[in-house]
Amino acid sequence: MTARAAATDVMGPPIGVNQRTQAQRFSAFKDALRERSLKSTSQRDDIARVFFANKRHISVEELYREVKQVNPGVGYATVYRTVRLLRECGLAAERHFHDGEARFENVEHEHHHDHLICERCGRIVEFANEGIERLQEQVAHKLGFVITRHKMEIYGVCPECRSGRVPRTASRRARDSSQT
Amino acid sequence: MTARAAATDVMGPPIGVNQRTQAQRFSAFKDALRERSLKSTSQRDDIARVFFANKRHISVEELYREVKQVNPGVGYATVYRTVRLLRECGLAAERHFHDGEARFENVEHEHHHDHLICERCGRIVEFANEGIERLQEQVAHKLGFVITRHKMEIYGVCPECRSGRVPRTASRRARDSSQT
DNA sequence: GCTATGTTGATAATGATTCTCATTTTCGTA
DNA sequence: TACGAAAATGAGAATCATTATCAACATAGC
Repeated sequence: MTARAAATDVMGPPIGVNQRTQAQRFSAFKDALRERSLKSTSQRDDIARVFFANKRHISVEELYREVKQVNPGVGYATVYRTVRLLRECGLAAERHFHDGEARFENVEHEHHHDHLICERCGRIVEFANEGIERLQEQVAHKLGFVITRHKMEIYGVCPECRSGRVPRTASRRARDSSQT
Repeated sequence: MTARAAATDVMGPPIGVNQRTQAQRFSAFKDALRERSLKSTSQRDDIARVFFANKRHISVEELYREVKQVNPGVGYATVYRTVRLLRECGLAAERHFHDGEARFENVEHEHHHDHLICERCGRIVEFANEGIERLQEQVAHKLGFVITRHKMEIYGVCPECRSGRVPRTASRRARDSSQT
């Protein structure tokens, strides 16, 4: 069950290798701005910093609220714009789970992964599984398709919710993910 | 490569066994109305008939336009309401692919399946794969989750688009699916 | 410091979907 | 077959997440 034995390891290789620190991601962001001749502003910096400091899978509204505490003048539109920027820089990944609003994932490593979502408490757990990826390739190949990307979400009930003790309240914080 | 050899058959069992005819689905719809003490109206009948006659994966707007040709008085809201009804009766399945609007799938059989979507022409192909399902179960189990449902979409380029000859124009008809 | 150019915040606009409500239909019953 | 309660309809308003608009305002290079 080491990271080596990926073929039979349902969890896949551990997520977390080759991570970039918050500071590294922040300076990658600044570099990206410079490269594109975009300007550095306090709003952008604050939004990016809050985003990088936050845990995974944050919605725009959540991010907006957190940024407000640091820099109350920031507008909604600017959060949207900056989040789009982060996406374009490869520092954020957009996800659409089954509840309307988009969530942005903090990209701190390069590993592809999918999601397991608790329908009770909203917790999001990430996983990677090479076997599934391989079968997807096979299916696509048989049908003559060349895969560009895929999306897989498993919905269910997490161990905490099943055991009766609700792990966190249904507040927006509850929707944050834990990492595998 | 028979329907039996599901474990190694990437396509899974053929979709199409135990199908219901259009007429059967229509009368199932009427039955469902009666069961719920809902009333039969010409609008509902027309919308349902058009929906059942149409091929798989139609959007509300497409359905609205087709219904208009049969019964020009029907309003947008009624199409939404009826489609919701069909969903509740298990005769339509709602899908959200990566283009904003929801599509409704004509449920004519009971087999679970996933989707392969061409990013060029929008074609949607269905497939089923037991191996993937099994691995999903394993992953969820390892993480202590009990699965309630899942969603898997593979995006890529279909054989026709890759071969250069565009199979259909980019019209809304192009988004209709072919069956495997 | 100055200026061209990019950025911001407030708000209007958008697109998909749902709600509201006055009017019309349906259907069990008399 | 006509009645009337209850449900359904259509038109448009409302909603929700997101994007566009635009005048006022910063930023970065000179």
